[in-house]
Amino acid sequence: MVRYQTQLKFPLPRKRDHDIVPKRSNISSKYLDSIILGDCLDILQDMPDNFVDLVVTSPPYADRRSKVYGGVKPRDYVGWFLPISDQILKVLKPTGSFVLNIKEIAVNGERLTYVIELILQMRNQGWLWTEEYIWHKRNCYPGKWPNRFRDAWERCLHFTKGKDFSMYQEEVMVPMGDWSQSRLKNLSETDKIRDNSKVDSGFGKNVSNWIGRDKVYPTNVLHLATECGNKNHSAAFPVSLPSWFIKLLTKEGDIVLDPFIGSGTTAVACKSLNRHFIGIDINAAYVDLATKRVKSKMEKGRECNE
Amino acid sequence: MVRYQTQLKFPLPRKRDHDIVPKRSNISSKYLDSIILGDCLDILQDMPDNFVDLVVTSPPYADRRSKVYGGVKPRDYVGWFLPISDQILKVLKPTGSFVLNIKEIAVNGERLTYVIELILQMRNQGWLWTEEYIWHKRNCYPGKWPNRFRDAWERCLHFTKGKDFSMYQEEVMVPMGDWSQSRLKNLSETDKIRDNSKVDSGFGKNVSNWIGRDKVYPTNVLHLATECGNKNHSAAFPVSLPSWFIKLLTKEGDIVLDPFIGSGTTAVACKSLNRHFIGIDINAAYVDLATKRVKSKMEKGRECNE
DNA sequence: GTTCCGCATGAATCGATAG
DNA sequence: ACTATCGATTCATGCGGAA
Repeated sequence: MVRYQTQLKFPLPRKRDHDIVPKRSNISSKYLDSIILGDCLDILQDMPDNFVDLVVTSPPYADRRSKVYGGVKPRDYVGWFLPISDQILKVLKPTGSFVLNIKEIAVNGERLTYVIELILQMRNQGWLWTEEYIWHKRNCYPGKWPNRFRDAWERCLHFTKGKDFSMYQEEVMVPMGDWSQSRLKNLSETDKIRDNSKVDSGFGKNVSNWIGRDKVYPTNVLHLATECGNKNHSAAFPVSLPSWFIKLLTKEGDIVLDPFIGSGTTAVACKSLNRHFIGIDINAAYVDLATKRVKSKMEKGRECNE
Repeated sequence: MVRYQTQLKFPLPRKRDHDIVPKRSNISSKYLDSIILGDCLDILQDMPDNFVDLVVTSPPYADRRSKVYGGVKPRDYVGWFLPISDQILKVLKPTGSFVLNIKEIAVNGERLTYVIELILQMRNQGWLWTEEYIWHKRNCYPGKWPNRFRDAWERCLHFTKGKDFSMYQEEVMVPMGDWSQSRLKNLSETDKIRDNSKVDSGFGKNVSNWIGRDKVYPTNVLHLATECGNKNHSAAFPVSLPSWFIKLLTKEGDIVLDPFIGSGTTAVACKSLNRHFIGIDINAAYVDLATKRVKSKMEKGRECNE
C-alpha cells in the first residue's frame, strides 16, 4: 500500500511540566499534527501503545458514502469495525477516552441493529461503555414518510479503558438558561464589541468572569447544528462536536486521534484548542482536503464556524 | 483475525391469527377504562388477542423503585421483561404500536446493557424495531459526578408487528421555527401574489409551499419537561409524553394499554384525548391512586400539567 | 454599515423501476 | 427474491447579493 504522509510543520504548544507518561521519542512524535493516508488498521498497528489521549471520530456509516469509502454493508459492519476498535484500545492511554459518533440507518421501515450489537461486542473486547451522549441535530435532513419522522439525533458513544479517566468538566460549562441570556441581551452593542476585543487582547477579564459566574454544567444532550452551506468542505460533523469532547476530555498539548479524519474537522478543532492531532484517512482526496484545511486554519487563525 | 458475523439470523415472527379483529363483546369491554390490580403477565394472558391499538408504558427500571415493585436486578431484567412483551405482542392489533419508555442506569461508572439486549431479544420475539425516539428532558434530575453529567434523555422505543401500522402524523404537527416568522412575515403582498401565480407556471413552487403554512412535522426528538412539583405524585412520566404518542398512533375511541400504569398518567392522557384506557399495576396503592386521579380528572376536566 | 431575502444544500427514507 | 439506481418529499441553516 502506498503510504503517503503529510507532515505539517506547526509550532508546538508551550512545554508544560505536568506530562509526560510516555516520552515522546522520534518514532512517536513523527505522528503528531499530520494527516496520514492509509487504512487506519495498518497505521494503528505501527503506532506506539498507550500513546493517545482521545480518539474522536465519525466513521462512514453503513451503506453511506459508498463512492468515497468502500460502502460497508450493514451486516458486515460489526465485523469490519471490531479490529479497528481493538487497535484503538491499544494506542489509547489508560486514562484516555474513545468517542464514537454514529447512527444506525433505517431500512424497510426498521432500524438496523448493528450499532447496538457493536456496543455489546466492544464491551467483550475490553471497553467500558461509559456513557451515551445524544447529539441533537437542530437542522436535520428534510423529508416525509408515512411511517417515520425526520431523524434529528445521533449517538456519541463514550468508551473508556477503565473507571478512572481524564475529564475536565469545567471546560464545557454553558451559560445558564433564560436568566443570564436576558441579562446579556441588555448589554449595549458597543459594550459587547468592546468587551470582545478586550478578551482577545487579554484585557476585559472581569467581564468574562462576570459571565462565568452564570455558568452551569451541561447535560449529556448536545444541541448543535450541522454545517451545510460551506463551500469548500461540507462536513457532516460540525467542528463544534469534536471541539466539545476535546475540551471535556483533554488538556492543552494532549494528543487526539481521528482514524476517519475526512475533511479534517477534528484536526481543525485541535488547532483551535492547542491540542496535537493525528488524522488518518484511506481516501487521498480527503487527506489532501484535510491538509489544506488545517494549513488554511493556521494561516487565517480562528475560523468562524467553531 | 476474528471474523464476527453480525445481523444474527432471527427466526421469522410467529404466525398469529391477524385476521380476527375482535368485536367488542362483554368479555372484552369489561377491560375498558379500568385500572386493574394484578401482575400484568396474568391479566394479559386472559385478554383477547389483537385487542389493543397502542401499548405505551414506562416500566420500573432495573434496581429503581425497588420498594414499590420487586426491584428487578439488571442481570434479570431481559428475562423478566420478555414474557411480558410476548403477551403484549399477542394483545396488540396488527396495525398497533408498542412504545416503551426506558433508560439504562449507570453502575460502577458504566452504562448497563440490558436495554439494548432487550431490543435484540424482542426482535427475536417477532417485534419490528421501527424507531427510537429521544425524550429530551429539559429539566432533568440535578446532581454532579466526577465522570458524567446529568442524564437528560430517555429512550422511547417504538415497536410494531409489521411495516404497516397506524400513524396520524398531522395530529402532532408543531409550529414552524423562528426563521420563518422573521423572514416570511416581511414578504410584501405583491411578493406573495407573484409567488402564488408562479405556481401555475411551475416556478416558485417551493416558495408557495411556505405561504400560509404555520405548522411543520416534528422530528424523532421530543422536548418535554418533567413534572416536578406535583403534590400527589412524582411521576417521572409527564402526561405530555403518552399524550404525544397517543395522538400520533391512535384515533378517538381506540384502546390504549399501560401494563405499568403507576400513578395513572397514561389513563389521564387517554381521558383528555377521548381514548379508552386499560391500566394494570401490581401495587394496590398505585391502583388506588390512579383510579382516584382518573376520577378527579373526569370531574375537573383538563389538568393543568398536560 | 446595517438588515433582509433568495437560494443551495445536506450521514435521510420510501417506493417504484430496472437488471 | 435480491440488489442498484432514481425521483419525490421536506426544512433549518449559512452565504451572498440587494435594499
